[in-house]
Amino acid sequence: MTTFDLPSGQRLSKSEDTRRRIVLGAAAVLVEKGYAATRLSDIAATVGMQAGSLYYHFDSKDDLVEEVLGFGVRYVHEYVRAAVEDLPDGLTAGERLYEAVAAFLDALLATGDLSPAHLRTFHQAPPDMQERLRPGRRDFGHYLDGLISAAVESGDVRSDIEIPVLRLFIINSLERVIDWPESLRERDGRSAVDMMRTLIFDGVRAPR
Amino acid sequence: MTTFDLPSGQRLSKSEDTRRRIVLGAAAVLVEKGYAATRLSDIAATVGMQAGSLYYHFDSKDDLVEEVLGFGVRYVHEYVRAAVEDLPDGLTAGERLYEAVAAFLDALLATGDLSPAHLRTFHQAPPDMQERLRPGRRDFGHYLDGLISAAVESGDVRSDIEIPVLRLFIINSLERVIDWPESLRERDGRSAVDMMRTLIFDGVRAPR
DNA sequence: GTCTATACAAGGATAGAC
DNA sequence: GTCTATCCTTGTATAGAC
Repeated sequence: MTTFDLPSGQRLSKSEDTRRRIVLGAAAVLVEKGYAATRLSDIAATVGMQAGSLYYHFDSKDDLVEEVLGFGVRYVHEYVRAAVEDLPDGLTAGERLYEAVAAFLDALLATGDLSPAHLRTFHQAPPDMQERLRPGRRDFGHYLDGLISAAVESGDVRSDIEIPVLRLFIINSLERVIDWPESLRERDGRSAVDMMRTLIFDGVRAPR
Repeated sequence: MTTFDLPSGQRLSKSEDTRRRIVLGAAAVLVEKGYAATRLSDIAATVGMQAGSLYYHFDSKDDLVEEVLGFGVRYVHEYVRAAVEDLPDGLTAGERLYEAVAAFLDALLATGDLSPAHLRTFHQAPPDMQERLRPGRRDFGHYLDGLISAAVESGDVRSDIEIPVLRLFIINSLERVIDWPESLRERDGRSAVDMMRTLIFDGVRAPR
């Protein structure tokens, strides 16, 4: 069972707790089977319920799935924003981006199945659901764009490639880490965060 | 309609041609809907047929999907291998890897919907199908590992990160390019291949 | 080779008991 | 709040005509 603190961290009522357990169980099933193949009976089984009982908590399968998909992005976004805001003053824009990259990957890995569920399922979800989820994704992209362009202007990040390309490169390469085999997450005492920051900022070329 | 030369390039019989058109149509539907939500009637519609008629060409939905998923990987693998073999003698291992990266992305983009279909659908496919497809994926990974480790030994690629991590970083970041908006594929006269090679080899940090 | 018609199974959704 | 029972739709797969 995957758990992690809520951004706000308040205590949950019994009903909210059940709802939360359903969401986390649904995330696990979505990761494994994908959107359409995920049956309500599968989700119910992970929380020890019958399929029909889910309708007390959610109006429909889509209602539940949308909650799963929205949850992960919100959490990651909040986490990164908070981490960057907590940074001491006096850092360069490049250093701030460097820390944001670490926070982003930390947050992705901390969501358990939520981020993987989002990343694997988004494109399979009904178009109208995708539309409703888009703003949350877009907001985070814009936020990152701000950090990147500050780092370009300060001369820390290369200016010969446009911001949106830099952003996609950073986000995409970090998001794929969730599918790394467990054995690669920690090598020679170096964490995935450590290795990915090296690769994203300095590339695979041998330093001279 | 997406077309591209077969690795072998021979002419197709009428029946083989129909079969091919079904495969390409299926790829397009898979990209849009995902594995389980892809209906045989959708696929049939893209080729102007009725769902039942597909069974003349394929034994089952899975039989068809497996052909789609296997096709893309084989094509990409062959393409990269051929491109690297055609390289002139006397290149360094680093230069060979540099060319392989370009060939890989070229091939990915040349497959039309086949590679996207593979990448989006693989994890949703039934476990036994995944098992049968794994060797093809693994082979390509091993092949790339060879190019990478040669470049590490020649001192062109960094040695402080292990080969599998370097390989995943390279493959994953290139594979995500298929989802870039069309507008980013060509910026300031720089191609996606050009930009991605810069980012993979030298990172986002401003050169000094 | 492709069509139409149909059997058959699966799963989302609802109703009412407890 | 959760269960059981059931309705209803959808989609795979098959059979046989053309």
